[in-house]
Amino acid sequence: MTEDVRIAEIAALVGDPTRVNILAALMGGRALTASELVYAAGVSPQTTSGHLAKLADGRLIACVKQGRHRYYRIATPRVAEMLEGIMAVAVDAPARHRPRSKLDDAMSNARTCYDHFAGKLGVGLTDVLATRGHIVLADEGGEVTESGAAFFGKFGVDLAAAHSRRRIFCRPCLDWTERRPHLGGSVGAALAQRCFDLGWLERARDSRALSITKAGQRGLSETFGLSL
Amino acid sequence: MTEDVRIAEIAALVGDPTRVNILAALMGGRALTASELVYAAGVSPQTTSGHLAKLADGRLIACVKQGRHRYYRIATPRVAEMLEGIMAVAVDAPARHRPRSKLDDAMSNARTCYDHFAGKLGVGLTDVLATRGHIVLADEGGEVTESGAAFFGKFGVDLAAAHSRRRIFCRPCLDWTERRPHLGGSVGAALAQRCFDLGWLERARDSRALSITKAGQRGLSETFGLSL
DNA sequence: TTGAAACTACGGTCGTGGCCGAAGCATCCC
DNA sequence: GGGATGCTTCGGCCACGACCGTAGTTTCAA
Repeated sequence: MTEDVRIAEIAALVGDPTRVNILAALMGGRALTASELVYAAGVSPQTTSGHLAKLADGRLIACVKQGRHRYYRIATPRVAEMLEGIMAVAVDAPARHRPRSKLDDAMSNARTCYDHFAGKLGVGLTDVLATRGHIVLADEGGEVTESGAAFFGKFGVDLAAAHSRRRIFCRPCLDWTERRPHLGGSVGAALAQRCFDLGWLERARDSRALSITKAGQRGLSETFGLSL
Repeated sequence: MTEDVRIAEIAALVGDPTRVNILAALMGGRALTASELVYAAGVSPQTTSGHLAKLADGRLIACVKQGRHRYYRIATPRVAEMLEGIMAVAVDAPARHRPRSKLDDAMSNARTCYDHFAGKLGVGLTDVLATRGHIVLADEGGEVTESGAAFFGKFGVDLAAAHSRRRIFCRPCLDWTERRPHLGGSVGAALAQRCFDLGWLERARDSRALSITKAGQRGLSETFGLSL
């Protein structure tokens, strides 16, 4: 059963704390240079380089050269989903000895999760959309309703571009700070992109955290009734 | 970031070929004794016992004592989903040196994938249901249509029991032999259960493979137009 | 009570792999 | 060209963990 070996290889790649640091940083959705990842990994440049080579060899991350920089990113959405799946299991495992690390407020407030929003922002948006009947979420999937399609259209999110099919599904993604699902998948990605385009949010320099701009404060309040 | 460590712990548990053998065996959906898992693992009883203890400690598997036997099973559906996610990544990684192991025909023909069908049977059923408009599948999710709900009802699958909500979603699960999605989630599980109840399929003794009974041949042909 | 089966705990061996220091390419800037 | 920056390769050290042999505990049957 040689498939099993391949599965173990993939899992073993994720099974190292240093590499998880790297992958977690890349789950911010941006491509990062090796130097930036050295910081995220918390080990020497040589060691980081070795880890990056392993991850790239296993096709978990991809690399593009640009001048003397090398930008690394999560290879495919499927890899991102796999990581989300592992996180979901890691989160709902009982306390053990997790001293509830007080990760900074910005991070738990708003951050990116590969290509969509997470944290209080992500969960808040999802709640509002569900309450207003724009989306329907269940454990295994979700769907954008007719009113939702209209709303997204008016908001400037082009769902048709993301989906050639008639029905628009969306994937719930378990939030590891809020421990509740938030909107993921292509719909979540499109929504996030639109918010960036509107200038409502800005990425922090060395973190997955997001800062909400003045325009964002106003926009989120007016459009979604959210104040963060 | 102590969450990262927990993620690495989980992944590291899956990152050992022997433990993958064990988990893969348990992905058949049945609870198995330690002895049976010794066979699946391919190592000594002592070593297997150690692995089982680690997996149980990490909450990936659960154990119930019954007489002098200990039955192990996948702990939660979420763990099963995580494993499916890892498999999906392992599968779509390019060839490398995978000598296309000719796993026995029975296995690729019909097998269980945690709680639903996979292999030619799983993919075939899914195709038929989709073609007839009983389900709609997309990359990120799926849904049972009205005609589908009627069909399942007539077939004896009680979808209402599985879902209190109005809409019935279903999860596509990437098949690692067929490399195409098959019907997973609660709908897939309910469908599989009904087929077992009808006596259409029987589990093999020491494998995830399924054998199709005479009644199953007839039933699958009449109801779904499938001949395997 | 004796024996067998199922399973686990302990102790020791050994290989894999993470880590860093030193050194080597590649690219950019002055 | 010279030097700095970005990143990788090489070599050696060390620890973690997978493995098995031996031995122990629990459960069942006779």
